[in-house]
Amino acid sequence: MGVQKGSLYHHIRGKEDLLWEVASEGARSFHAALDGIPDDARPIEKIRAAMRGHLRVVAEQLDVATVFIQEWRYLEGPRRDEFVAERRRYEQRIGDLFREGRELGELRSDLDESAAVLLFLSAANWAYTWLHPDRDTDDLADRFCAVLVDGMRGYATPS
Amino acid sequence: MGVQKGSLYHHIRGKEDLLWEVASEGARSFHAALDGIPDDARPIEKIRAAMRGHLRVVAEQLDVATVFIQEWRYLEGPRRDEFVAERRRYEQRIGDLFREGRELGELRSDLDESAAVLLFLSAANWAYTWLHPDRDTDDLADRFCAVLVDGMRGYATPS
DNA sequence: CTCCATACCGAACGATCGTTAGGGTATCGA
DNA sequence: TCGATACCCTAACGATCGTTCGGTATGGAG
Repeated sequence: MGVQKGSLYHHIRGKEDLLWEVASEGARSFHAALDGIPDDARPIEKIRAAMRGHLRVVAEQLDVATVFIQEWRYLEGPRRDEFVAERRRYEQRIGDLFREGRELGELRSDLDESAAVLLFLSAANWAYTWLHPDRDTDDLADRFCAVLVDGMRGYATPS
Repeated sequence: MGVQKGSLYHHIRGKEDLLWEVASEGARSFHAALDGIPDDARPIEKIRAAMRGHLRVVAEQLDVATVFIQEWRYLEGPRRDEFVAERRRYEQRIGDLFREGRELGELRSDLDESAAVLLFLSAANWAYTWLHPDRDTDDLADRFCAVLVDGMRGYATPS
């Protein structure tokens, strides 16, 4: 922005405040993406929308997303605790989609839910390292979900 | 190791050399994990073994794995190029397992291979951020693969 | 015992970084 | 018109970091 470093201190109190604000904005963006999912959609559709939303935030706000996903570890004190809680809440909301999917019978009743959620979040979170901003992230999200939902095994499994 | 920082310079030429050596050791470890997969195993078994091997390296050599997965980005010059090639070769070897699985009919012929590989690598690479060293990584790998292979959709899909 | 290589220490240098202090200028309401 | 406020600059400080250099202990080879 063409501003000298010293000038920043009329707007912030210190470096930590910057990290905190960016991390908070990240939390807002990712939660907002989940808020945009229609309540009456079917579970698998919700999961797909969640992946779309997550990847879209990563692509459109790469710096903010990087802080939310990675750099938040350098937060300290009560703000770190608050962030961790907010982040856990996000993961919880993702997990809720899977639970709902199982309860409504769209997902297998014997699904390893925690493994599935971890898989979902891994794909979503790792994306910040390779996602190209001008890529079609919606399509990518759909392809991820297609593999996750339908699996990889051949229709005719040879014993 | 109780050694002063200046003393290091009798063993290395600079900070970059350290990064390079750790990154190289990471490459060796991850490739070695793939080398340990029996050639005559069935594709899905190979994929499972690959996930086991990857997670095991992450758990047992967390620092080395972190460099291989994340910090290699700070390499510069021809060594960076060499590392990127080695890393791409690793991803290629993972991809080969999936291609083999499709060709031998164990995986769906219409599988979105690149999405599947990316999903596999995302789960494997993101693990370094949360994996607890004393966890049973083999079991975790199996559960990941179970979801990936069999999918999440309920057996009876309600239209 | 001498000699030499190996390994480590302690102190210092230069660069960078986060921060503070002091001063300058434009804007706006009283 | 005046004063306050917002905004930005330059300069400097202290801390940290990567690196260099001279000195010192150890230990085996001749």
